[in-house]
Amino acid sequence: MSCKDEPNCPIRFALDLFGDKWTLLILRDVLFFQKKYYQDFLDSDERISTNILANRLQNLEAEGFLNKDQDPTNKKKFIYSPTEKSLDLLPFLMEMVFWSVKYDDNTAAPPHVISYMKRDPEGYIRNVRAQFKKEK
Amino acid sequence: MSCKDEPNCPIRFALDLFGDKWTLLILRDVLFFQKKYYQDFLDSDERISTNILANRLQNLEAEGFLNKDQDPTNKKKFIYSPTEKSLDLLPFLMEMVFWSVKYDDNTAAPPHVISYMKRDPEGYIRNVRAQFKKEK
DNA sequence: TGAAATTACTTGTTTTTTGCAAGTAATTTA
DNA sequence: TAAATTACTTGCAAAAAACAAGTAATTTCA
Repeated sequence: MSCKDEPNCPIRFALDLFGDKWTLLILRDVLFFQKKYYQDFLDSDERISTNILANRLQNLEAEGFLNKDQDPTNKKKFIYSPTEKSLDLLPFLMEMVFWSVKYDDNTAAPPHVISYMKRDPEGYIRNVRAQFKKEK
Repeated sequence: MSCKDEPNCPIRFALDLFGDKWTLLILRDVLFFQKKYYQDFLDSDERISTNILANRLQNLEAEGFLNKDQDPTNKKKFIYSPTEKSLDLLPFLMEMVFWSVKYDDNTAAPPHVISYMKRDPEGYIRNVRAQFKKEK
């Protein structure tokens, strides 16, 4: 067609990539809870359906949020790990957490983690990133 | 029922409130584009359906994100304005914007606004808040 | 070694949510 | 006072999600 690529509103751009019910929960599991395997994601409290999970993992890989590598110790398992693109979501996810902690009187977020995140956000991020460096 | 209120994961808590396709776009319109009227939201580029808009506005009011007041100059118009709860989403939304600007080569975000947000995030937020103070 | 279990999915089918097209009732404007 | 505006509601079709099974390739264990 014509070369008419309308510029994107940044909020909309982000929502198009992870603004559905499940995608951000998967990224949360990868970034905050070190989940790696298909079964790990299925076991999350939110009980995602297996077909939806398969679809979201495919999208996340296709959009460059996740790497998918064969587990060296088991030929039928795959390790999902975050790319730079999803690690860069950490500041955004942390602000989301701060907001929720403020407005949810029944939050599950451990206070010491929250105060660490607030006191030294860059240190917290460096720490998360370090975990994924090691595995490479 | 029983008193078993499971504590909430903060990411999930937030997603339950505004993790659908439309809610955050409405809040964006309120917070960044000063939209106030039903028709303003309908006119957004994303073309939300009128029934979905009505539903989301109701939810947002019910959950304490928006105030709904009659327009003093027109009995059939209502002014939607952000509460503290949605103004507090600004840091989170700004991080979302920063991420999108980094990963979208065709972003519509004006560079001078982005650099202002980055240089002086608190000043930017104070500025947005001031707009809504005046109207009270 | 071979049967059972595990793992990462796929394939239907039902249910829920969304999108679209109209319609309505209370103003307000001309 | 008739036409237009405004903020919705209603009904139906289409899309997406949830649920229940099934499958094929390992891997584990007796």
